[in-house]
Amino acid sequence: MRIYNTLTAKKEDFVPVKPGEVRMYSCGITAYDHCHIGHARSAIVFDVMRRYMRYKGYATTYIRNFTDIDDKIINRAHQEGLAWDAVAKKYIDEYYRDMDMLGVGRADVEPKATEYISEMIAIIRGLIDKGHAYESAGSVYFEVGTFKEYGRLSKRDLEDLMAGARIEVNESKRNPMDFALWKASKEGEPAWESPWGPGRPGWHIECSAMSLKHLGETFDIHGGGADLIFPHHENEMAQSEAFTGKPFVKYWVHNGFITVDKEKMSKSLGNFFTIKEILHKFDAEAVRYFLLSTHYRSPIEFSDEQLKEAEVSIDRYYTTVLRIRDFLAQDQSQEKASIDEKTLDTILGSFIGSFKDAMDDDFNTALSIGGIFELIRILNKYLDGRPLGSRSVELVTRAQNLLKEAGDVLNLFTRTPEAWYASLMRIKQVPMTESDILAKIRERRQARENKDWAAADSIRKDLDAQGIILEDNKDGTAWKIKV
RNA sequence: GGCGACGUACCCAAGUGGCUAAGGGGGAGGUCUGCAAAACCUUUAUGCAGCGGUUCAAAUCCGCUCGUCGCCUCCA
Repeated sequence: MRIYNTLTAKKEDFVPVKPGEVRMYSCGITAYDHCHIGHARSAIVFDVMRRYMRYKGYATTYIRNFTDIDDKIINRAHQEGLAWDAVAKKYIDEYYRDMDMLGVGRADVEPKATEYISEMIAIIRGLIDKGHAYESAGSVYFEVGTFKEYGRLSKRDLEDLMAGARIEVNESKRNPMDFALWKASKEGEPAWESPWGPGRPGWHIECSAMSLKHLGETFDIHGGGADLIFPHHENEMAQSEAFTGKPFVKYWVHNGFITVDKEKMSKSLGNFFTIKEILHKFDAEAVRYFLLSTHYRSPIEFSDEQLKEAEVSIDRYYTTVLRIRDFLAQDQSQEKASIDEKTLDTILGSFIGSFKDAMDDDFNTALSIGGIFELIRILNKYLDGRPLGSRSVELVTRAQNLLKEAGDVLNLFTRTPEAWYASLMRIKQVPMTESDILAKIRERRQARENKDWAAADSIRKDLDAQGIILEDNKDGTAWKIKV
């Protein structure tokens, strides 16, 4: 298995610190606003990595934190007229609502910064003792000049950083690049007691404290969005390694951005879409599919057209699921071979190997999805040959199981076709109930039996205008939602 | 200014030295169908931004040029 490591800027063979175990940490959200689709990408990407590690048989421990105290939360609390912790709770609840919809599983531990104040203080104290940090006016700063590796992760030279520093002048820092481990609180701000007086933790220290507690001094994978490389992860690495004297993380993994009109989606540009807005227009599985249909490190251009294509693809999948089900429900007492048995048998034999090859190569979900649709095409072709009997049942059942195995890792295609169509019906706001539709189908069947094609076609056309598509087959007429 | 990434068909997108350049969408033609839809088949890149170079062999490695974007400030 190979993983691209930001630290070395190369794909490397994955060798866990402890054989058979994977310990991973990803930076979650700062709980001060609704999540946008970029947060969804990060969450989904790491969710799939975790699922795949489990699938590969690793004992996997996955930590994803919440930053529940921070300047932005305090500001938001003022705006909304709420207590800071009420703001954090509100947006953490919203986060879970969004992520549950998107099929993102819970991490094994989901620590909140404010629950680890004493651990953070212990690390800060240790950094002062080792000469890597200093107290100034009630705050404590990490002195980047004392850590010779500073800049290694983000490939930056400390001199260049200082030269181009756009950071506001802060008299209490020895060097403009020094960053806060502990911030003195102003009057009226939330504060915790510390050896340096009342204050609150700096942003970076929480991840060091929580990962150290739950994953130990050195762990396997640390991830987040590419915008966290600098300064967040650079600082995290500096303070953690300065404190423990050991390597902090073996593989740093970062996902690419979502763009709108080629520009990074971000709060400051205001070109972002919240998850809720998008789920109002598109099915959650389509959103997940869309995000996994491009490699996690590449940028993805967000657009309604792309989401629509994702819906069409998923619809193709569930249409095939229905075909499989209809096939298996047939009387199979006669044996009839399909023309393309050999092709199907061959791909059934290679499918899981190809799936693993794709995922082993830096979690290439786009390629693995390609493999799924290749199998779908060959299976459809096989079913077009109208096979019957035990041999064909065996082959089709195998295909069904393999598709499920791959889909479970991606957490895609796990619903029933009925659930898919019900969701589409809701999202497309189809103004008819299922019984309305079935009544129309009965009416049309009568017309067809009378060979009144004009009447039959008129009913079909009316339904189409409502977003319902009819498909006549041997056993009757099926309906589905137009995507 | 410093550092980095990307540029593959009409669109999205995989492929980072060697079988005929995955997969999806769209277009065209066909099979099936009362007609459709779905499904399937054929077709849509002798070529991977451009120009050089390395190599028996390059989309893939190197150099330059052009273009797009990101990080250097909170940011997934």
